[in-house]
Amino acid sequence: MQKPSSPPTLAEVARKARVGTTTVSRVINGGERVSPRTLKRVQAVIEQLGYMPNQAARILKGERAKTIGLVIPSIADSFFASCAEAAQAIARANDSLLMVTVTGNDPHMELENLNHLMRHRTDGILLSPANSQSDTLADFLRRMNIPIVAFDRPLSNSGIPSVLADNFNGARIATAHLISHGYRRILCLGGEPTLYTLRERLRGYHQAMQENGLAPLVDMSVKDYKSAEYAIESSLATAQPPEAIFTLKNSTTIYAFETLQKLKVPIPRSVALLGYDDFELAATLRPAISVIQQPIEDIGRIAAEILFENLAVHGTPKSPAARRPQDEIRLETKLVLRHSCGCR
Amino acid sequence: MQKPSSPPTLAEVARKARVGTTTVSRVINGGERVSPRTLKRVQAVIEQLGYMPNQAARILKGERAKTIGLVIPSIADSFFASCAEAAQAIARANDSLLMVTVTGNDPHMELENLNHLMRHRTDGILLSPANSQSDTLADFLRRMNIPIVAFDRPLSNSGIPSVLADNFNGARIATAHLISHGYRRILCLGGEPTLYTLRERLRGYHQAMQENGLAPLVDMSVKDYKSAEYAIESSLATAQPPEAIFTLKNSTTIYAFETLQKLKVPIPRSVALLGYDDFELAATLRPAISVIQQPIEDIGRIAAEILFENLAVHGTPKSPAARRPQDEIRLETKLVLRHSCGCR
DNA sequence: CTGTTAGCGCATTCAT
DNA sequence: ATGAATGCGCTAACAG
Repeated sequence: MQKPSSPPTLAEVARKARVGTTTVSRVINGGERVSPRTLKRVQAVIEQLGYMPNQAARILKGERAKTIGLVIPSIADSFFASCAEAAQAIARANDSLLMVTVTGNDPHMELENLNHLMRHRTDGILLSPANSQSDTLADFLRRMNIPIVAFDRPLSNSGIPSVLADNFNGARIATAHLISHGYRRILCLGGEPTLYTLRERLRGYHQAMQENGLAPLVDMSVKDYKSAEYAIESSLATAQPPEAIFTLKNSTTIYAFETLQKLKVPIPRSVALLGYDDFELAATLRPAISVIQQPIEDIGRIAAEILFENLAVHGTPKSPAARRPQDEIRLETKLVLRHSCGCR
Repeated sequence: MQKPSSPPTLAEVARKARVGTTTVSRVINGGERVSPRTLKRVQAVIEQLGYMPNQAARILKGERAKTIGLVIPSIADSFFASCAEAAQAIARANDSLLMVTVTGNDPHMELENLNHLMRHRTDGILLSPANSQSDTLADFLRRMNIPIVAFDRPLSNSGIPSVLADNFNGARIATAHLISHGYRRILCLGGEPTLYTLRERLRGYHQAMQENGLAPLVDMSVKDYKSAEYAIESSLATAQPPEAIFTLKNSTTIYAFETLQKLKVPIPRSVALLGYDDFELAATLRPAISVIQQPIEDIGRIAAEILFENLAVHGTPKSPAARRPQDEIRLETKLVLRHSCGCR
């Protein structure tokens, strides 16, 4: 034997089966135009040798790579983990592998990751952009010339389709609900005001407050537990302490809950709490936390589905032009009423 | 222009820079043996054309694919998500992409995933086997002839190195701790007894009970909240109800907590609770849940590090033989005492 | 320092 | 129904 360490090639199969390489190629691609006899024989050799087509060679021949890239801030974050799981399922259904890269919301890393994916000639990319306004990114993506779908966060002026939750409306509804409880001083708590989702939610909060003639009360300085605790303590110490807190994201909600629990401030009697984004134990905590719930799996799934749709037309000789009903799909969020907001 | 849609090739760069392909190749591979003048010129053209080497062609030439595969039961599971994040970081540090596939603990899917990864000529694989005893899997992996590292769960009789938490000892310590509180009837609650980790933990529980001359009390029928509730209610209704519950995994711990909370059984006064595996809000629940904590990120990180070490020697002409200090790395777990076990 | 050339494994004309 | 030959993009001999 020559190279026992490297996988068998199509040519080896052909030789061993005493046929031409073309025939073997036909066999592994559906077995059309091959006589039943040779078909069986070739398949036997394939089985025996444990032959597996070399995808790299296929790519070089101009076929699809059968991989898609997923570019996200973090895998450990449960939101993106769920998106990734959904995307993986769709990729799998389309006979493709999912390549996952993480950016940590760093535009530089993001570019590097995209570059890396392009070198591997990925068929398409699912992206949650670190910066929704970046023209650099938009330009770069345009140059890539492959189907891309943004999710959770859009990419402005890019022509790239996006799948989003309706952050604005979710936050508006949430705030309106708190107002309907009679609270007037509602503190909006969050961090990372550069992120699209957070800005949208903040906008929704402002909208609801304004609609009801209430003065907004915002603190976007929350980065970790410490800063949350500080923000809440400061706020509580004012002459006009908040009657309710609306937290803009998962971790902030938890920090707020922990702080109030530590300060022995009864929820919702002294201060009500409502958070954007649900989390596993929200219903188990006492009181159970009311939240805005987003269709997380849907976001990942739909984004991946759109990507593969675009992939299909991408390969078509003359793309059927107007196959893009919507450039921005906005998924509805749901207000989940538990007890922390004051509901019974 | 010919094909404005396909990425520029090395040859195009060469033509435009008026040099041979070899020179361009040298430039993109470090720029050795190229005069500063031509180097600059070629780099300029590369920049201008936005040239990116085609990894598929490199693979075909016999180079490393610069991808590693991660085969796990689920991405949404926080344990595996953290492992994935750690593995991604190491892959990235080694200039490689991470391909993630999920098995749902289904051996069939697992095989398919591995096959798929092999077609793409992945350099190596990180695997959390669905079945630690599977000879089919072990044989298959041997045939693949690429570096593989198992993590969280080993693969018996496979010669494949593994990175594990010390499940047995963790569970033993945990049980011993409950015993030290004076509890004698300790219910061990769990599910999926086919999984290596769960079996090991169960073994640790038995060991501790036996060491102390106590009769084991086990229910491995927990699959979801309903079954957990049923198991606990039944157990509580006996003549000799348990004084403490030791749960074998995350979700079971939460189900148990919820059930006890719903039944208004005071923890730990009536029944103490201690769970294997920590979770985000364990310290926030009231009472705070005592748990066994495993070094999750370490498991993923070390597994990936070992994989790349093996990758390095794999490419070496004559592998330095004995570069494998341990075939099984067992990481220590930690008992985190909060209040649910009876500690103050 | 630089260019020519020969494959890597496969799908694909184009013959037969 | 089958096969021989060509080329995808790149690296590595091997000249010069």
